[in-house]
Amino acid sequence: MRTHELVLQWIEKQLSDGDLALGGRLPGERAMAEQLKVSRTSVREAVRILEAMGVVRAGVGSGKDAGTVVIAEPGSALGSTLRLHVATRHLPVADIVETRVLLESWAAQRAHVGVPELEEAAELLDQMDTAPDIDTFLALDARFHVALAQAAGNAVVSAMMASLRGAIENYAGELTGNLPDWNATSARLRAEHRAILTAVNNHDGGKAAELVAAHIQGFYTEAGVGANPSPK
Amino acid sequence: MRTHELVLQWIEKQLSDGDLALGGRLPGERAMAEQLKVSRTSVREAVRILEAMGVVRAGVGSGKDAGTVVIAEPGSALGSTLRLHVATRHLPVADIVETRVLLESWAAQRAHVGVPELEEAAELLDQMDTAPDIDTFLALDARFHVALAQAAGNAVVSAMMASLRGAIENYAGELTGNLPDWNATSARLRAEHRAILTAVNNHDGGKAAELVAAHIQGFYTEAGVGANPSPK
DNA sequence: CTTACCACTGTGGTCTAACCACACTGTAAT
DNA sequence: ATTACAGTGTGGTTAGACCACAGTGGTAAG
Repeated sequence: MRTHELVLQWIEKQLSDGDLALGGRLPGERAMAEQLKVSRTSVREAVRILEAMGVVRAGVGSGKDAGTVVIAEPGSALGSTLRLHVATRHLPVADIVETRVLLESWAAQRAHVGVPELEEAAELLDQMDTAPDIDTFLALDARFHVALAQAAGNAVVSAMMASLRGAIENYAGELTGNLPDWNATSARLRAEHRAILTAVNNHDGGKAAELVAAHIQGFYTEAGVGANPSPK
Repeated sequence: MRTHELVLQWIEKQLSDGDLALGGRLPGERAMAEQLKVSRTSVREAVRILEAMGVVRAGVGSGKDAGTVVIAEPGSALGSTLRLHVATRHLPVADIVETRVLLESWAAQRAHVGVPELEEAAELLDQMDTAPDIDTFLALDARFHVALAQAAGNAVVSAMMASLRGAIENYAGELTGNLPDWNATSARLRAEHRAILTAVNNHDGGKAAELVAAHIQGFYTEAGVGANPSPK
């Protein structure tokens, strides 16, 4: 077993034993190296991996942002991993989109009416009506979809859904510029969003799921992803 | 931007530009360091991350297993990430199981009849009938479920499904020892497997999906996961 | 000529020791 | 009381060395 894997194992044990919890701080790299009888290099390799997994965040200096602290951001980590695999041509963009439709449809169907996430989603829709540019609109759109997925109460589905979107963010971002009429597209998307949210709040999960599926598939089809999955 | 991220960016560009493909070799660590004007340490940190993502595999010595080569194993990489997040208590085991049911049901419903994966699945079932011990049985079981998921033809769903199973492998493995009557459970699981495969081959996707959902949920319920998601 | 041995080479794996930038903390000078 | 600044501990980066490993190829023994 390689040395950095030993460090990883030790840290994972700290986590599963509860000795290290969310928000907790790892010992300093030098201290950990001495304690585990390994070099700081190996400790750092392990920390890098945990950082890439979204389990930990490293900060220099001193104070609240300093040190290596335990976080929980599986979404961005999974997204980076998927993006790299898309780059190797092993994961087709079409499969990403299809999976996203699957997860978000499920989430829309099972969304719990009345949870705070749905209120946040409604506010986001209002903000999208007055978004000054495309980038702002897309950022709000992302948060809306995440909020909707979170309303189903399954952290794994939420994380995966967010990672799928993140993995192909570049593609979607580039292709929006090629749309014939952004204003028309924007208006349609906003209307679809409201219809989805209404269906959810009316406890019509089936309809909400159908609308979400059509919404996502429609956007990517119009943007050309799936039909033309050629890389940049 | 940190130095190792620069290296990551460079490698990702090589991948998306097609200059580096699956099975290809990265330059040696020393060569890359010199080329990018960074230290070998930073190159190694980047390689570690890619390795954790299942994008490359590093091997010492010389010959075919040596050097850092591009692979495509998102399943095990995502599985490790999820396992760590389960350890931080951020991802409940119940959510993992629920997501696995969702993905595998979908895959069973959309499985393409006649693909090689289904033939492999059938062979695996025969081997499971004569499995000498529980570990062998579970290994074959894992391969059966993966083969079934692959029959749907969506690489993302296959990878995620495999990773979900891998993330909670330890839990399932420990709990099988606590089952009241393994022989009875094994017989039931094998019968359910054959029923699922039959439904798929009969083009009855709906029934296959139902059977898969009941199969997975039943196993974890019997093993106590979900009802008692306490860590080891 | 065949065979066995062994130095050579290039790979990743590990370690040490040093220096840097950073951000806060305490103290001393004003 | 305010300001300035040295001190301290954090992660970030680098250079250089040595190790184990696995093929390669030359060389000596048979």
